[in-house]
Amino acid sequence: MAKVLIIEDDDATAAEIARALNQRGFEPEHASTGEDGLERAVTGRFDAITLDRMLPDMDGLAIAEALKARGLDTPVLVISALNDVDERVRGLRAGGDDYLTKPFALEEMVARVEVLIRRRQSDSGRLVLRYKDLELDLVSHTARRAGREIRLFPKESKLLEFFLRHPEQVLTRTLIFQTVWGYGFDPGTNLIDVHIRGLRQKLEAPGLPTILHTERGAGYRLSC
Amino acid sequence: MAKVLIIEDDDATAAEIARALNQRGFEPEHASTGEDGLERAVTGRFDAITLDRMLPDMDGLAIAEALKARGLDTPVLVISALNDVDERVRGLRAGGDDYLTKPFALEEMVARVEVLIRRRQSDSGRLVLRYKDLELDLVSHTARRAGREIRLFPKESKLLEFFLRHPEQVLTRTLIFQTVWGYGFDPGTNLIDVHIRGLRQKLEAPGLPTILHTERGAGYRLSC
DNA sequence: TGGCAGGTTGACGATCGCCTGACGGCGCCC
DNA sequence: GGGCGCCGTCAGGCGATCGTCAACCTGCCA
Repeated sequence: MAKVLIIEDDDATAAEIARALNQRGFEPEHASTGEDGLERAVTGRFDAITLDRMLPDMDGLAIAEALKARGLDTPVLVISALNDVDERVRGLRAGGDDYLTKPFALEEMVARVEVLIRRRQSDSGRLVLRYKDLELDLVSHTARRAGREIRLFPKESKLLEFFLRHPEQVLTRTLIFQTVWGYGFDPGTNLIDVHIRGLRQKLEAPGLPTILHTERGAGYRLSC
Repeated sequence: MAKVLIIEDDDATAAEIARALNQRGFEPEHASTGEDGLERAVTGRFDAITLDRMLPDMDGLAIAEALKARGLDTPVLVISALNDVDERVRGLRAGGDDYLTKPFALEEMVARVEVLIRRRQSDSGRLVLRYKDLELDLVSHTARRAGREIRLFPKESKLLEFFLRHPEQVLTRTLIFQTVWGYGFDPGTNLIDVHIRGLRQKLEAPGLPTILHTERGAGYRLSC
């Protein structure tokens, strides 16, 4: 059952949204202030968020930005009374995944939430990830590079999975820790370094270009 | 550079869309029939597709459905003159990832395409600051000026970040020290000067205007 | 035109972040 | 209960990055 967080200060509107989502089988939850919403979005593992643009305590877009900045990729549907093209563009650029203007039809809102969730699930439901000459089978923990089959440990597989889902992007240690290990970064350990090394030893081979790059002071990056 | 397929029978509309996408750095390609569009979408490795709902040879939604049925997960922006809620819901349920109604503002169209691509690459954690032709990615410590990519040291990145957050403003050494180094100004050192020099060497290039200015006796300023 | 204050430059040593190899612990399977 | 596979920790080493210094340049003022 997919969980949806509704960040909306008007209780009547929130109740309507919640009811519509409920009818289509979602599990809605309501936060009535921006602060509460942000807090819960970070801790609560939601599948999607509907976000009112105008909140009494903070700007909705600031919430969207804060979420993206923390590496959360929960999709956000921004709901707003502001209907200018400029406003809509701003909303989307700020990190919103979709933008709907008030007044809106509940059914369209639900359809858009469904799209956001569908897209993410289809993305994460894939069992084989690919990048250039590298591929990874998430079930068997087997990678393949330039035709050669490579057996990975579960942790290595999870780590490589994260890189393959964010190719050509610098991933910070903090982010890696949160995603692969599930807790915050402990600067007193070199856990990540060691596992990176493991991966490198298995993935790199003479004649092939380096694929796991160190970005000194920033993190690691999968590319080329 | 991200490739976008435009499936649209009206050449004038297609040209407008293509131009707008081009301006934002996308690589648009145009298919003027449904059949051609489907064919190219399957073979062409696009990052996103804009799809006209009404095509002479087939229904746009049939294309969206066909794509999803074949396991293609290229995101689709459905563009249509039909503005009913029911139509919009149908468009989204059929496999569209977003729905835009004609007439539409080009800028909003581009913003929505950007969202679709951003989401798929899910480069969610990216934080980018911009000023004129200069931009800085705070995560990867990478700057870009006039298209050229520039790798920065962490300290350089932090310093440039400060300037980008206060553009066209004179920043005193004291202020810079407090923000970038986190402690009070030590007049016995020329630390800042040295790092400014580093930044200048990387950011300035023959033919481009100077962007980091010395304000003698006052500090430094980012402008023009 | 010479002195001075402030800014720029290049060189160099210190420091920090990252890599590496080895080791001990834990859980699972035989 | 012993062996093995996988994981996390640690200490040593190395090179990239940073901070310091001294010499040099530049613009302003007398």
